[in-house]
Amino acid sequence: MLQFPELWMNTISLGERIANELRLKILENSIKPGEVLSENQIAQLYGTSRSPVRDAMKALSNDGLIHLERMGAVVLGLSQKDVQELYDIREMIENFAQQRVSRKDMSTVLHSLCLTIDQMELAARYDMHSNFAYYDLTFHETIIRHARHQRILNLWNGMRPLIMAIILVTTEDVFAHGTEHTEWVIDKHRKIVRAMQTGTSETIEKSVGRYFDDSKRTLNKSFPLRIDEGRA
Amino acid sequence: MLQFPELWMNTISLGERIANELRLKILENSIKPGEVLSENQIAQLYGTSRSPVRDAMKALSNDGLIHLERMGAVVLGLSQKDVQELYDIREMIENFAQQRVSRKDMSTVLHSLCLTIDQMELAARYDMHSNFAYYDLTFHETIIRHARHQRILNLWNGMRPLIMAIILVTTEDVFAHGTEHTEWVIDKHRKIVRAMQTGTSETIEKSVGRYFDDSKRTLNKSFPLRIDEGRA
DNA sequence: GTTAATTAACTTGTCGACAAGTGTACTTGG
DNA sequence: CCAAGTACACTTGTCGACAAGTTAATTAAC
Repeated sequence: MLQFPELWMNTISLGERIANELRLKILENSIKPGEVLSENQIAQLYGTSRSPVRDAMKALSNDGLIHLERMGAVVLGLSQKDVQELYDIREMIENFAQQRVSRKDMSTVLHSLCLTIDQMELAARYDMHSNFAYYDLTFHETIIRHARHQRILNLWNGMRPLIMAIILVTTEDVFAHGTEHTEWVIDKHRKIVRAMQTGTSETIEKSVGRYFDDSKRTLNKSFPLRIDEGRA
Repeated sequence: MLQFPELWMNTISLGERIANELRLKILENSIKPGEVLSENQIAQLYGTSRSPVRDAMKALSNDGLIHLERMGAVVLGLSQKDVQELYDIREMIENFAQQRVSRKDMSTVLHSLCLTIDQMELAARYDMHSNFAYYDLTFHETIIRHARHQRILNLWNGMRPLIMAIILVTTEDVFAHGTEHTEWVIDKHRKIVRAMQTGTSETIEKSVGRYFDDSKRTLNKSFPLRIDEGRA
């Protein structure tokens, strides 16, 4: 069972910790769609009171992983379709961000991005999975930060924990497929940098589109088939 | 002082009610940027315990109206720039949604939209401000719902309360400018319908762009100047 | 007068408890 | 055997309390 890296737990809040744990469990199918979670149950499981659990449930509901009902929260899980949709949003956001960044001075951004990619290389060579995942996330977050658009950043922050968990899970599969796959992931990021450097609006849009199309394909392999039950 | 329509309060949760009230107060500048709110203070003000206030604070933080700090939540308010950014996102979302809707059978959607516009007409004629605002919101929500994209709908739901409050506030100004202004707003919606009917991808994109550009301009008039202090 | 230490009044995060409401299972009547 | 009513276990929303931590002010020392 995949554990959440203690290093990423900058958040001291118990609620966030519980949310992170539950997220992983749901993504790993350790908690299965259709199950019903109650606040008492989870609180007892983690040996806490209901207050932090309540926060965690809200977070998971915001992620779309569970649905809060009048009695109990039913687990929805993350179907392939859900991941596709989530990455539709990522594409939308990042396209927006890159367009905006490309209209400014990009020297510092590109510098940061290259550094981050090198960090990925390093993490890949030394088999540091969670570091690899972390710098992958950092890469995209850097772009979004530099767009200087508070509301876009807000959107990103809202889905950040979920994406974090997804990347964490899928990175395992990436490493399982050997060096050529990590190299392929790294190269995808280099391509983005290149597109930003030389890029007009259209080339950036295409570059982002390609990146996330590839990601979606990989994700479909990583995530086991799951029946997508119709949601309310 | 503008009150929140009791009719819209489908939500029975005390936390949501408090959030709605506070949102309006912040938007009306009755609670000013820079002020520091404490949970105890608000709880006492509304005669409740801290639990629902806590929820409300989280909601307001998600809206970007306040910033939760270690001690107290500092009020950020909504500057013109913030509104511009928020409507950037609306444009992004609705463009995405309309593109998707236009690739399907639109007959039922267009039917709903026309009905909603007629409701706006009616509300305008009878000076029912909050109804006018409500149907304005409904119009856009209808489009987004019919895009059948769970994650986009999620995004919309996340910003819905804030947009609701903004529309509520600005609608007052729309009515203050007389019939020609309400007619103008209604006509904007008709134009969207027309673009969707006849529209290719490009015409829809332009239509949406025009709509929100107009909205942004109007909003700038409605919202009084406010210093945009740099945010962390 | 200035600086450092201590106190005092706040703040949030977490906890356990209670009431109101919901669904289930069981009982009771046919 | 089946249906309607009832009781029970379990749920969430809300409450008040406490501890740990932070800020500001007051005091004390120099």
